[in-house]
Amino acid sequence: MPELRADARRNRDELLDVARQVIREEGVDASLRDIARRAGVGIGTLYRHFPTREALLGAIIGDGVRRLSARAADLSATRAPGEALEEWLTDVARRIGTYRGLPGTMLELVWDLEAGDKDLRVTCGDMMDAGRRLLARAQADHAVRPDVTFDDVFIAVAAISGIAHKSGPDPAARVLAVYLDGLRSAGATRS
Amino acid sequence: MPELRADARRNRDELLDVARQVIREEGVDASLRDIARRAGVGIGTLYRHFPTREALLGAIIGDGVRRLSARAADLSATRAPGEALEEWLTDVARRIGTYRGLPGTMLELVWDLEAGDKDLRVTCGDMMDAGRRLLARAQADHAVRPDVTFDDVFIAVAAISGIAHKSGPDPAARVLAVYLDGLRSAGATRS
DNA sequence: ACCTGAACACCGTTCAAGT
DNA sequence: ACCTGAACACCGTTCAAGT
Repeated sequence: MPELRADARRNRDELLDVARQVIREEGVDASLRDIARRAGVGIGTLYRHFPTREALLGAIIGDGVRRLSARAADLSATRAPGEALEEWLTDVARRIGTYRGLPGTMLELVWDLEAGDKDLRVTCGDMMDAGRRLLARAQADHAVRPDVTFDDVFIAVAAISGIAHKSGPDPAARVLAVYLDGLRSAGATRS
Repeated sequence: MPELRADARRNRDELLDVARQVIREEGVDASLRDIARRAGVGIGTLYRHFPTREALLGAIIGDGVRRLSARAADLSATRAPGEALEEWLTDVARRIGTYRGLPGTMLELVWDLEAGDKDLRVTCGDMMDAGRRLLARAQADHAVRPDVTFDDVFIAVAAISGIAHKSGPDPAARVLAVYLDGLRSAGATRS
């Protein structure tokens, strides 16, 4: 990442600040034109710094995603395997649910590894790896059924966290609780 | 519902036919202008028949929703309580998952009873009532934990059915299976 | 009663022209 | 190196004018 000229740096930072606020209010489909306008730069400047909407989104949530990786390591060191996984998934749900529409983007981004900007993809990769270890540990401890994949668990949590913005946070939490109970169950109950 | 003039009737039917196809291909956010164009009518005609996007959506899925009500009665008469509920929820997931973006719309429409057009709201109300009876029966039979609400179960299924269009149908089915196991579990496992 | 399409106020995205 | 904004091809929605 080469150094940026001072004015470019300022523009980038302002853009990110404004985008964070606007997207928090309006969701991931917020108008890019509006963001540029509020940041006091031309629309072309926004596109120069963030060639695609996903690149902008990646820059916005990169920090949060990295924090989730760190949190996984923390929990793994301080909690019982099953507890650590559940706590972490709850954190994931809360963080992803922050921006309206982000759960959907995450579902796509995680599944179709072509999509999204490269930086975000490796950041997400790190976080997914951290989660994968948490799940493996919980499964080794028989705290979680053996027949689930980390990818499946992740997309479940992403999908459920999208409820928060359409039906309120409480239903989302309750649905997640039931899903976690399902993870704890033996699995393969039905013929 | 007063009679429609013959040309109006034709326009309405053609609009619905085209909309069904376009929305199946492009999702619920498909361009209304495009639908009017392909149906060979002016954009104003589309708005005259369907004053809002949700009214159009309602007309499109009304049949499917009604079929779900009927299916609930069927299953209730022919299957064990727990089985009937699970089969029905699986049907719901498949039907809602047909149109990209529909799960999100359903989540909003079901929760915020102001939204959506009136006809659809009563149709959905009927279907929800049929589902509610199925859940009550399963709970009375101790096939499903007593601490869940039908609304919670429904939004869970809607949220999960949205996975199909972002990560493929197989993961969606697996996630739903785990959630159903959670429904079958005792509940209130954690402090 | 019903249909049409121009009109308005917005988008996303690109790119020549400027500094 | 970086910024700007006009230009293009689209939207959703309304409403006067037509039949």
